[in-house]
Amino acid sequence: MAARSYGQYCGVTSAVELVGERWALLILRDLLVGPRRYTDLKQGLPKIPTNILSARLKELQEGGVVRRVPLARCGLVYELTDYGRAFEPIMLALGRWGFQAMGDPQEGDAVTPDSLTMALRTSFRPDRAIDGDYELHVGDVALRAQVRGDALAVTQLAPPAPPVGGALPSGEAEGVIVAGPGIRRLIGGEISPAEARDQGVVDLRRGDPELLERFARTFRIDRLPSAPVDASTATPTLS
Amino acid sequence: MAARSYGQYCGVTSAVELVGERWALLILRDLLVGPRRYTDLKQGLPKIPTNILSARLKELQEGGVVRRVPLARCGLVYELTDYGRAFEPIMLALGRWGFQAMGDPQEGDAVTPDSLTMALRTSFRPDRAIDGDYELHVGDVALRAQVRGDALAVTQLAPPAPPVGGALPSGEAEGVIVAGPGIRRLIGGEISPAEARDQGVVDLRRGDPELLERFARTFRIDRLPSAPVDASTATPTLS
DNA sequence: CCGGATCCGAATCGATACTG
DNA sequence: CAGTATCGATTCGGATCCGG
Repeated sequence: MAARSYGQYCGVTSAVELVGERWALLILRDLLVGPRRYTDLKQGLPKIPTNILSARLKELQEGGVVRRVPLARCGLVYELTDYGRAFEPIMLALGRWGFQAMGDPQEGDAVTPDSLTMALRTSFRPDRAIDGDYELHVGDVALRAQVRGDALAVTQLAPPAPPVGGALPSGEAEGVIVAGPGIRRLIGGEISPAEARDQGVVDLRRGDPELLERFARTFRIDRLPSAPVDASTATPTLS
Repeated sequence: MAARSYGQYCGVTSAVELVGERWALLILRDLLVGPRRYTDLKQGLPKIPTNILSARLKELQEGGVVRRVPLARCGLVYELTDYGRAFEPIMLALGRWGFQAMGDPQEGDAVTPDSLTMALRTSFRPDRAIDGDYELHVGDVALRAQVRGDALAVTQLAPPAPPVGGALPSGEAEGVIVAGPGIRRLIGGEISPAEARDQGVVDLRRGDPELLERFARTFRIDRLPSAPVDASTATPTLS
């Protein structure tokens, strides 16, 4: 039951047939954070119908992107194959590209632990990273981001259980950054760390004020030469 | 009339809402080759319903990805905005990733000038490119690929008119390579240039035999450590 | 609770016909 | 050339249900 074919013999087409169906890329996004159970995925994608989740997981398995792994004691998880993991750089680039088009959140938009984890990864700049150990809260999602050299490790805290097989970082982070969705403007470089604090976009709940500067330098998505028009304010596309 | 929302505030989600609908990425692929008229796109995507093409073009414009440009004398073309053009590296990576999963062509699969152009771009290796001037025929598509240093220029020959504004390369290519879909195995490194010739996968219609070696070195997509299983031969996904 | 399967109305897609 | 219009075929979304 292969996906509806586009009728072309081409690499892009193959890729789109593998992961281009509705919801598939978001499932992939979450699986790039780590193996997940069916229920985890459902929670991380609150609006996905369960039959679609089933169908996509089946298709992704048939495509060799995802593997179904029974767990030792109970249950099972879905995890990426090597081929699926090879999609990571594309996903990160996609996240950066899409970041440029993010407006303000719509009513009811969720920020999930996995989406925020990937957002940190997409905005992470190995080339200009400064070592640091941050605790970041957005909504009720809490993350620990540890930067050492050009490496980033993100751990999910509290509400959802820590990732399978992942060890909780010992000790405390250097500081706690509590933010709303406006943190997008900090990461996007629209406002400086100082402005972000003044405008209440972020709140440094604990730690040295300089920590925020480090954060803003380490996690940053530069605007394109010509940024897209925000769809909500775009001039109506008329013939 | 925004695309159906996934209900998440995240860069990947934004990207998918912009270009994740059916056919959108293939339209983008063709527009990355150059500005195209409605009819060009329809020809390059033989199986797209015209109402879908209209709808996607409208949505891509509203998303700031595509622009509609009236032509001087007659007609109009669609072209990418700067933001749309920023998608190019993602498209190339997607093509490389999907290339790994390409099996043999299904009956009725087409190879279009634009898809082959992008295939050449995805497989082009600036780091190991050797200068050359190739004429490549696959099916009834004819391309001229000129490699100078780490730059690649592809021109479409004959059947479809040359790209708008593009000048035809003067003089002749160093040789003519006539291939079938099996050229995938050459680019994928599954077979050597010599094997490709012996097996009739490619036919060097004119030029130095060494030209094929250069071609194979310059256009190459390495297999992943663990390549995906071909979907058609995969073990049925059983619980 | 976990991991789905089933059912059904709503929305989208695909194919073809038609038009300024 | 550049699209609309129409309409049946699919898919999606939302809810419910079910076996372990």
